[in-house]
Amino acid sequence: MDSLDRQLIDALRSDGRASYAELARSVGLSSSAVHERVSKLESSGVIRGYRAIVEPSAVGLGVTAMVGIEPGEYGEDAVIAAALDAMPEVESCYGVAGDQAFIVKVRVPTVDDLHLILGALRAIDGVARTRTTVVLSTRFEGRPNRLATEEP
Amino acid sequence: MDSLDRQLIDALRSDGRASYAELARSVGLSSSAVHERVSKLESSGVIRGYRAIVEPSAVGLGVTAMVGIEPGEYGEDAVIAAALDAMPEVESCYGVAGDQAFIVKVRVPTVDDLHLILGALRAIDGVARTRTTVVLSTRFEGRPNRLATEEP
DNA sequence: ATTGAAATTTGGTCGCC
DNA sequence: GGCGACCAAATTTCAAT
Repeated sequence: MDSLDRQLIDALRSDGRASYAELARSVGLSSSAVHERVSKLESSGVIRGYRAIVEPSAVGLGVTAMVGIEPGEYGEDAVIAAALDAMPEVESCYGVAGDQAFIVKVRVPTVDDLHLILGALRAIDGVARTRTTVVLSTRFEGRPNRLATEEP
Repeated sequence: MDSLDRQLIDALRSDGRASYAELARSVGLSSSAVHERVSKLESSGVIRGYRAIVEPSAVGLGVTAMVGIEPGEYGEDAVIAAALDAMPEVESCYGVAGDQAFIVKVRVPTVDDLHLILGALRAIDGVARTRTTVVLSTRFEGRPNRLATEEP
């Protein structure tokens, strides 16, 4: 994992569909060398995949909320995590320190759906309380941190 | 925006580097038809881009935290947001309802760096308090919700 | 590891349905 | 809108270094 790898990772984080030829031009290697390096980054698990970034409101997911999940005295985290995993409205799930076991991000079409989902979250076996924060605006999300230096 | 568009979006959310030929096979259209549809989804802003998903710990970002940003009585959200935007450690930033103006996700190499970043966040003009939740495990993150039905 | 060249597949455009 | 065909460009493999 050298500077070239970091440059390739940066480039693919900002444009996941960049061609090997483009990448090759930007780092100054041949396209086959780039291909080999990217393949290694993929198979070693550094690059876990590629995703299209979709505007949530354009696909009918206009309501976002952060929900803290507080387990009861005998709630088992693994059981709760499995239930969260089974809910497609839960887009992200983090196990956290503190009296909440998880923080999840949910996306739903409407506030009515949010209401329903919060009920479903509270109904998970082992969950004592939920603490919901409604997202009013997503300023930015999962943006590519620059890992390596770049010339303009 | 019909069922075919939703299928294409789903496919590109789970594999952002899928070729038009692959997409064409999976939805049962010609590759040129797929090309046209995807181009329209891109130019209309439904698909906002493509990103490589990188394992954070593999690029030296092993510590993640969620931080609530509580502004003071005269803190202006726009000013705070601009300061958050300028910090590369802040990967996501949500404006939220409640007494916290923002919830941000930060990623840093070490807990020492987290300590520094929390100081920097508190030092932002207009910020009164921060409330930090350390992420112990990322169960899943930004996973592709199935928007359309799929056959196995 | 990187190269350069070869074989295959894809991207992107066009006229036609 | 979608299709089939086209050609330029890209992916992918591989022997050589």
